Amino acid sequence: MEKNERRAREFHLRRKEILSHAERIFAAKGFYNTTVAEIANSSGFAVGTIYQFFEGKEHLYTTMISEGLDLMYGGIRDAVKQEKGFVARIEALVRAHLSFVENHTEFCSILMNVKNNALSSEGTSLRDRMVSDYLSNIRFIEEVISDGVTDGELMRIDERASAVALIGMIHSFTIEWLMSRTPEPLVEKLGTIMDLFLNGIGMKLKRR
Amino acid sequence: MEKNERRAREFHLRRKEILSHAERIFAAKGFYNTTVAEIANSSGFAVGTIYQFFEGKEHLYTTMISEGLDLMYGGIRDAVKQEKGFVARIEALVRAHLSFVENHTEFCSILMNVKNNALSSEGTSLRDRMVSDYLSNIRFIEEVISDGVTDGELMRIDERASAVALIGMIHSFTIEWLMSRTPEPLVEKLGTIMDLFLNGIGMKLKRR
Amino acid sequence: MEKNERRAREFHLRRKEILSHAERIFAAKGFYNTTVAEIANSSGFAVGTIYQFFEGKEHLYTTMISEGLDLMYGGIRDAVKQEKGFVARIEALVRAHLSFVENHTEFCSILMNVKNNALSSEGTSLRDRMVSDYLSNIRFIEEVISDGVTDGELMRIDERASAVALIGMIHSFTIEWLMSRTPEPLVEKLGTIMDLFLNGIGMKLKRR
Amino acid sequence: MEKNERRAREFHLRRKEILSHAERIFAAKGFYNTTVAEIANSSGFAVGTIYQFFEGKEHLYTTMISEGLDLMYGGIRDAVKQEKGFVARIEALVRAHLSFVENHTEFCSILMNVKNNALSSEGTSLRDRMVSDYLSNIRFIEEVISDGVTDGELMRIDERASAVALIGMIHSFTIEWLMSRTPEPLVEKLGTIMDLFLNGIGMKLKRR
DNA sequence: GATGAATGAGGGTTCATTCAT
DNA sequence: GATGAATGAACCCTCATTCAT
Repeated sequence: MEKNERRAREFHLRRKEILSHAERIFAAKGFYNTTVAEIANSSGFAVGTIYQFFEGKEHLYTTMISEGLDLMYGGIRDAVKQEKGFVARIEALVRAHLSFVENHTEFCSILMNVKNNALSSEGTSLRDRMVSDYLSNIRFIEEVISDGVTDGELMRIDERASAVALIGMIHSFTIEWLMSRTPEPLVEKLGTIMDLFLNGIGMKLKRR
Repeated sequence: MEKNERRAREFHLRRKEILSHAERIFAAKGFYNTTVAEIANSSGFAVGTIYQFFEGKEHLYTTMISEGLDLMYGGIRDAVKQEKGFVARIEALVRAHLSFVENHTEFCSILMNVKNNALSSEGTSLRDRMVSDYLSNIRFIEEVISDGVTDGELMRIDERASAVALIGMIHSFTIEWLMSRTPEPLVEKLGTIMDLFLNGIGMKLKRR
Repeated sequence: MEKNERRAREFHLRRKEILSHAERIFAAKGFYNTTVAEIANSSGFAVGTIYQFFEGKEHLYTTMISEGLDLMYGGIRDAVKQEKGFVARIEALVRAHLSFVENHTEFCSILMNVKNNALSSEGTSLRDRMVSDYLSNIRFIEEVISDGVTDGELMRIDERASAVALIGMIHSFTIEWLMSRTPEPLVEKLGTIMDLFLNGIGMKLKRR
Repeated sequence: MEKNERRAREFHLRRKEILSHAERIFAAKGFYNTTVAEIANSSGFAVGTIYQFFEGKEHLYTTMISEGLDLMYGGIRDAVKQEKGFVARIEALVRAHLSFVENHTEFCSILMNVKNNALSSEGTSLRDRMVSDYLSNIRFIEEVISDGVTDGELMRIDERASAVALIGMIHSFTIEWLMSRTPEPLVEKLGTIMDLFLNGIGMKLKRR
């Protein structure tokens, strides 16, 4: 029936509306300083309405982060899949990450602050989810690097450490950008990041 | 008078005691899930007593972070000062940072989660302090790098970006280490970090 | 017109359906722990539909109790009317009461818990109704007893007290039976109740 | 130390104060129509203070009932213990019960309404407690009766049924009295109850 | 007439802070 | 100076009721 379909569409629209407003407020004030009433108000619904879409404040928060993470990591993986060759793939990965940050600054502001937050009462589910996403992202990068080694484009290296370093650099540039609120796009740092990742600052260090 | 001196010493001792217990609990449960009563209990004082050492819960938290940051950045700078030569100085910097993490895991757990947290109602002072500390740390690293250029040990490079990258790598390895709870010391990553910072993963990228 | 008649019949059917489901849930969970949504759900109607049959939750509850009371007291009076002679009439009264309890355990479970419940905000109508029903039942029993005296079957006694005592015994056996959930019918207590009511435990007490 | 003792005494005083105010309000408006704020207000404390004495609204209620039951049943048993002879003991029991009602009308108003109320979320503890108290009271009366049989003061009878009947009569007179708010003391019904319990209304019923 | 999503007042509970002892 | 009981503002969540479809 058509009616149900429209219902479902409207439901989804409202849900998104709430999530988006929640994202803005959570980003500005943090989880604990944001009240459900505020979110309701800002999104033009009554308090009770929020509870028809989400089981509670924490669930709303968790859902927002969860869906954001799916979008982010999904986008990164898709971008990498479409490329061949080690450098191109890494570049795609970094570019996708930076683009996501640019297009979801509020979400990423939140992300930068939650890492380990001991939120959840029942089964630290969000924390676990985030840690596991973080780790699988590292592993994903490791694989990209390993493929590069297998394909002969790269010498044998410590894949894990390299992945960790790359993630760290991306995060660091992200934070720098979020904090400075520069008008110039974050993606312009792509070349710099690639260069530093591939070559470092360009100086040989005597092995100990 | 001697009495006053002993008073002052005792005062300091108690203060430290409280701070240290607060640190442990804040690290375990986060700012908002920690109650003043808990801290009082854990440190063996009455709730009211806490308020004779700190103006309030937030002040206690802020103080704890503040003094930790002083210790951390101070240590790093001291370590760097005692070295000559670019590589040695960078190495000292990274080593000091990693050592601090190892010896203050709880404090660093907190640090990883606070970055931007919109704590303070009045004056966002902590956030400002942390941002400014973060920035001055970046600038400090920039200077070390600049010195390296000046001294001819290094080609002209984007000092800011390099500093940001180095910080990012250090943070990333720190998070990795805090999360995995490996028994092996974090400092063992020093070589890896130095290598990646100086040379990257070891592959030339054609400049675009 | 026939249509209207069918309408009315259907209306009544739905109404009864709702009342019956409500009775079950109210009995199980009490007035305040039962939600209108639950009743709607259980009876297969939408929440809004409930409000076309009853003015509100309290009205639904009140109606249910009211109609149950009518049924109960009506049945008792009818049963008494059909008998002649004091003992036969009292026996009919007790039997009718016990039978009603057996056939309406859920309703009676509720009844046992409401006696004085300060439900209604405006007008304590239900409470008043129940008290008045209770009192008129007592008066009814008084009359049966008075008739017994008039007819010479009984010595002059305190009719009121006797009626109160009889009601108390019936209630007490009812509660006992509801609580123990014995398979044997409550009506089997009829003989015991009659015996105790007429003769007590069978021991003379010197009048003081 | 003396200080602690005074503390404890004051604690107990306040606790009793709250319980007593709560009792009055609960009796007047029922559990669900009474707010914690009201109780706090009425007893002259802040809301939060209530929570230093009781874990929550339900706990406050439960505690009040529990302690009242202890007082009631304890008093009844003590009264019975001090008597010898079947009739004297039953009389003591009934008198104690009626006196308690007179001196605790508010508490007993509540009692009359709670019997089976499906209050408790976690483990129907209050209901269980009350049922078990009720049953052990019945068993206690059974024993008093059995003793009467053993001592040859009474013929062999259905002790359980007799106990149930006595309780029922007591309750019924209690309700009657509570409802009518007669100025004359409930204890005056003692003779009537004893008479009805021992001899019934004074008419032989042919055994079927 | 039937529906069920939206509403928002209301209540239980927590906890940072104060202040009399 | 130390204590910890008292305070009460603030917040999350529920659910009876309404009304547009």
